[in-house]
Amino acid sequence: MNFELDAYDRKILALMQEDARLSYSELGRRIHLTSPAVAERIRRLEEQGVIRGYGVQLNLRKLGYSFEALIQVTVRSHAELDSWAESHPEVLAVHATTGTYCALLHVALCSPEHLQAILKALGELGTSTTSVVLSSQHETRPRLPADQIRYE
Amino acid sequence: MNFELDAYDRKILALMQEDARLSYSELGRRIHLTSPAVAERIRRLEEQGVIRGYGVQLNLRKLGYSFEALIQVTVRSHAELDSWAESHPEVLAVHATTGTYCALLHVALCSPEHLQAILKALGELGTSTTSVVLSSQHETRPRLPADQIRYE
DNA sequence: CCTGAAAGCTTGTGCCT
DNA sequence: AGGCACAAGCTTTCAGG
Repeated sequence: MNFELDAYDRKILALMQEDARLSYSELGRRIHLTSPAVAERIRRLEEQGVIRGYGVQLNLRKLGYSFEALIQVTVRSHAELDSWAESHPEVLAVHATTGTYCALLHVALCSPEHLQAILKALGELGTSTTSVVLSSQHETRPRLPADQIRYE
Repeated sequence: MNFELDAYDRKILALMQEDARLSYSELGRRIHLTSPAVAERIRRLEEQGVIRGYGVQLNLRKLGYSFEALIQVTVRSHAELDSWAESHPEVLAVHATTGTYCALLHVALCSPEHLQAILKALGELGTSTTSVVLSSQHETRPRLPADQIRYE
């Protein structure tokens, strides 16, 4: 593994996690580097695959979703589940897991009827257990490199 | 609720979800609007809270994390769990939920020892059930407004 | 990694529909 | 109200050191 993040790379990543639209010049100003130096480092981080892309954090409520649910599913066929999820943009994530269940789905919902429709569709594929999300934290918090973490 | 996303707003959001660093000019070019018009729309979307921020999508593997886990927890005190999660950056999300468990934790791990340390810490707060994530999908896919979704 | 210059981007004002 | 055009000031992106 070639990842060798120095202090500058870590600062750049930290700043971009809080605001990915900061200009190279602004990033440079904050860490005392010129903009070409910052641009070159970011180009390298993208090329190495450390940076996978840049996204916008949307407010799901403002998009018309009133709540979220986590659905544990046991299915006959992962392929069937994948293709179902593929065509349903309200599926925020599908995690295939070890354990009692095959997968955990994270979905955004606009109404109880919407949830009911989804559970009905999942019923065709296997069995499910649903939990409604009351609150979420840290979903968009900055992520540190593992070597920054001390596990006591 | 004042959100009234027209076709231009939806196109801007769709493009920015795939690459939040596109310039206003480039966005304008792709949707046939001038850059001041795009800038004004984005400013409004930010002000309305539709756009909460811009983030960088990082490759956890390249940051030194080799796997992820989903941990269902039942705790005596949510406050205790929150303050523990607060000081642990490897916690990617904490979802408080209805159902059999109090919360679901999504964590990034660098080793089995790391997971063990986390489970030990959680053991002080309550009980937990762990599933290792085998694969994840759609975590960074574009999110459509709810009115774009037809639930059959 | 820095400087410096050319090309391109952002952002303000003013006008038009 | 919202978009367009233009211009001043920044930013990006090269080159060369």
